[in-house]
Amino acid sequence: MDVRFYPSAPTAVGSLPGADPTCLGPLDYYHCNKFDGENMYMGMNDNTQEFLSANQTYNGQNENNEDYEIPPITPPNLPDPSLLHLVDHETGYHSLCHSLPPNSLIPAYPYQNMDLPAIMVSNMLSQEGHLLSSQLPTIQEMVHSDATSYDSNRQVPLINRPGMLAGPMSALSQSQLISQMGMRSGVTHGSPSPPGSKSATPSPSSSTQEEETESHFKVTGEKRPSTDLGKKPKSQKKKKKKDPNEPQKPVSAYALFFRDTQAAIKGQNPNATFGDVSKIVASMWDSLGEEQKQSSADQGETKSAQTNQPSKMIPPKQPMYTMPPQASSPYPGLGSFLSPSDLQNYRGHPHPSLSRTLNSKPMLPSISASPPPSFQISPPLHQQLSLHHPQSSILNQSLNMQQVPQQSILSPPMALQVQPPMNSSPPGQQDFSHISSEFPNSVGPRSPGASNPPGSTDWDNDYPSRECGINHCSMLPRDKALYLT
DNA sequence: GGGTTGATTGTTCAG
DNA sequence: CTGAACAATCAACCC
Repeated sequence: MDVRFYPSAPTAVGSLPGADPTCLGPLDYYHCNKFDGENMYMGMNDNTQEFLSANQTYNGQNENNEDYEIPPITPPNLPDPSLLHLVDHETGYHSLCHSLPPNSLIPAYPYQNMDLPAIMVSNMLSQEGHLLSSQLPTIQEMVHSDATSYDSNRQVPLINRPGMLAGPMSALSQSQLISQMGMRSGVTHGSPSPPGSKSATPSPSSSTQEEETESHFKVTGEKRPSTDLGKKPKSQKKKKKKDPNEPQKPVSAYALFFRDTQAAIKGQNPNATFGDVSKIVASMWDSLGEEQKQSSADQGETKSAQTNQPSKMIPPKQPMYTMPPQASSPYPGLGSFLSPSDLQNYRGHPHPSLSRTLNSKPMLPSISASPPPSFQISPPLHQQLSLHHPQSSILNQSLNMQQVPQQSILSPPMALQVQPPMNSSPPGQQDFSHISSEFPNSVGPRSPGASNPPGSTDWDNDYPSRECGINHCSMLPRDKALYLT
């Protein structure tokens, strides 16, 4: 899928053909777009171009009506504070309404986190590749969810620091969760080439053909550029080629754990190589207790059983993230793995093997360039979460944070669970001022929006006055997520 | 040796 | 000839 800008939209982007009528402005990525089933068209006008140009997030051909790659399409990351005005004054990019933290921390956001929108896009496609403009509300929710991940990212420690684990793990992007859901719910429904399911179509699965191929390799000597390396024997032992009907062996607990964890790690660090992920997972695995490992295995079996059942609407994985992690509970996945005690452990006394792994090599750019600790906590999120899980750790909150949007997608009734706070109190700044008071140090000073004095609830005041104020957003099915921001 | 995932590379085949 | 589909391999680690 391509993402294209409407170049130089002369007027309101919302007037773009097919654009969401709720499009609020040139930077309203989440409304001002259109998806025709193949391409994602993003509203763009001169301001947007200016912004993009300033950030060099694309190949700098903004003057041409050319297609641009997806990566550039990200929430405005304005490394240069001088560009903040684009966010503050354009109002086009409604951070408050559209998934961006009210304290306008976006500009300070490190680059590596800017890939989330891209993930979002891929998520759109992950839904069986179906994406209709009519699904925008859902998409917007997803976007919102990603925004939550942004916050969690900020609140997350660096991966190369003692508390690193809380980062990648707690910052599981919701998109990643969705991705996993897809992976599980469909029994590799999207997977083009599941080992066993290799649709017996061209199925070379027959051993004869296999042998043919093998012999071909041997004769021609071409193929498998792996070449030399003395790996030959390896290819020969390739004789295997399991019988498609052969009952699959139970996957090892570690494999299951790997499957679950790698997705999270990858979600947080898309650039992580398999080796990196594997090491991290191994370290995590080491840190797991026997009980947790066993639990992982059990759950894996359960999941496996579930995935074997056709047409499961609810992803088996969901429980892992929807159930409030408890230290006493067996490993239910990442949540349990990163139990409060674990987190404490990592922060105070990083697991030897883990720290070894993490320090043994320069971690991925995206990891090492994680947000500074000063951006760790986004007050509203923290507050919102603490309301419902007062005793849960930040990590758990992060996990819950992720689960909220997930639930909102899967089960609206469940999503409502997070609404009471909003319903129980009048909308407006009251809630947020309360939040601000509880997080005196995490709002004002952190905000790159230098215009906001420290501790100022400017964003509170500003919120309702925005084009996309609460009144507006509350009309959308994202009001829940709105509260999150 | 088999399992985890995803990228890469090469081959095959259809249009 | 081109592109899609498929298959194999590799990475690090655990069982």
